[in-house]
Amino acid sequence: MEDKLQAKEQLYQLFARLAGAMANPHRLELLDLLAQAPRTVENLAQEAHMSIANASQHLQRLKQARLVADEREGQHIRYSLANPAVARFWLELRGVAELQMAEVDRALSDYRPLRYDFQKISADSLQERMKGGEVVLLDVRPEVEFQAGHLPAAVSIPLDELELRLGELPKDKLIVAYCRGPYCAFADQALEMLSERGWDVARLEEGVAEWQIAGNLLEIG
Amino acid sequence: MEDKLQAKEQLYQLFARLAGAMANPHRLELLDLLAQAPRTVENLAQEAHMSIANASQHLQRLKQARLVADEREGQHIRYSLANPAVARFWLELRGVAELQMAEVDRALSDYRPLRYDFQKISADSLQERMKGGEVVLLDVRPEVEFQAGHLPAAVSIPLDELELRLGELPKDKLIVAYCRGPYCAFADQALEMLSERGWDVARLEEGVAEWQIAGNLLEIG
DNA sequence: TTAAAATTCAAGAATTCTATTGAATAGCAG
DNA sequence: CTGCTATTCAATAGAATTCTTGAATTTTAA
Repeated sequence: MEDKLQAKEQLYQLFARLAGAMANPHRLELLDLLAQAPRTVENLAQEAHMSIANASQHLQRLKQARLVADEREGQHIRYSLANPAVARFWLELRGVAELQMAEVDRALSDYRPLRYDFQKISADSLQERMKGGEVVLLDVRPEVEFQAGHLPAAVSIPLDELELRLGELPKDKLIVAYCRGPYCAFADQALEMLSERGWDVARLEEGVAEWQIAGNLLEIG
Repeated sequence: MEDKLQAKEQLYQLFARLAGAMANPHRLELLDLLAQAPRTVENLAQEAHMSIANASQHLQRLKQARLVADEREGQHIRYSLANPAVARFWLELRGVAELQMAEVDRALSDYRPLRYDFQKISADSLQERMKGGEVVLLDVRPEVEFQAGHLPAAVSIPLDELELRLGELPKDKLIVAYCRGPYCAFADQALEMLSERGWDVARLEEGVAEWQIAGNLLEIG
C-alpha cells in the first residue's frame, strides 16, 4: 500500500516535471523559436534576448524533459523540438490560456497594436485564392526559418529587407503576409509598410506550426 | 520598442503561469480528481492525502490560473474544472509525457502491477458488444463520481463494496470494468477479485474524461 | 600542438514555491 | 447571540528556481 502510494506520487511527479519544464517564459520563448526552425544556442540566446549561459541552462532543462533534442554540428550545437507532439502541446497551452485568460487578449493587443487594422484571411480561403493566382503569399520571417519550412508557394522577403525589395511585389495582386503565428508582429509591420504604399493587403494569422498541426504540408528549402 | 519587448515578455509570462499552475504533482492530482467529479475541499484533501490547508492553497492557485472554479454550497465549497478544455489539456499533458518519457511507463507498471494480467477491450469494441447484450459494464469508482457522470449503461459497484455485492453480477456475461482512466488501479483490483472467482473479465482503459474527449456522451445520475 | 570559438559547468545571491501551524472568517443549527 | 463546521488567511522555515559570473570542455582551424 505504501509503495503503491509512492508509485502514484511518482507518476504525478513525472507529469509535473513536464509541466515545470514549460513553466518559464524564457523556455516558452525558446520553444516557440524552435517551432519555427532548429537553431544554435547562440542564435536562440540572441533572438530571445538572454545571455548565452542562461539560454544554455534553460535548454538543458528542456532537454531533460525531452522537449528538445540537441545535435552537434561542427563547433555549434543545434537544438530542435524533440517531436511534433511538442509543438502541438505548446499550441494547446496557448489555446487554453487564450480561452480562459482575458489578460492574454489584452497583452496581445499591446504587442500587436495593428492587430485589427488589416483584413484577415483564413487558411481555407487563402488556399482557394492561391489556386486562382490572385494572391502573393509573403513570408516575412528571417531567411533561416523560411528555409526550415514554409507554406506552399510562399515567397520569402524577411521584414528587414522588405523596404529594399518592394519592387519584387506586384501591385495588381493581393499580398497576404504571415510570420511566426498569431503571437508574432512581423507580418503586421510588413502590412503596414505595404498598405501605406498602395498595396492591397491581408494577414494570415497562422504560422507554419499552426498550418502543420491543421494537417497541411510544408515546403522545405 | 522597449514596451513592445515588455509586452512580449508579458505574453510568455501568462502562458508560463498557466504551465506553472500545473507544475506540481499535488495540483495535478487535484485536477485529475476533479476530472471525475466536482468535489469539496475536504473531499479533495482526503482523496489526495494532504492537509486541508495545503489542498486549499493549491486549489487557490489553480483557481487563479482559471483551471478550476469554486461555488459555495451551504457550508461547503465545491470545486470543479473551469472548463472542458482543462480536461483536454490535462490529458494532452499526460499524452506527451507518456510518449516521450519511458519513466512514465515504468512508474505505471509499479502502480498497476496487474496491468497486463487481464484482457483489454477497446472503447469501440465495447460499444459493439454492449449492443449484443453480452457484456456488463462495471464502474468501480466511488458512488459520487459515478453520479457525476458515467459511461452509458454502466452499473455502479464501488471497489469497496464489490466483495459484498458479487451476487449482482451474472456469471454468464463478460464483465468489463473501468475506473478513473489508464492511471487508476481500481479496475485492476476489481478484475483480480472477479477473475479469481470465476468471472470472465476485461478492462476498459478509458475513464469518463477520455471517453468524453473522444466525442462520446455520458449518462448522469 | 596550440589558439580560438561555442557551449556547458559550477557556485552564490535573490526570488519564488511548498508544507505546516494556528488564527480568522462565513454560514449553519440551536 | 453562541457554538460548530468548512474553508481561507498569514506567517514562517525549508526547498527549488533563476540569473550572473568566471572557469572548464570540446571541436575546428592554423
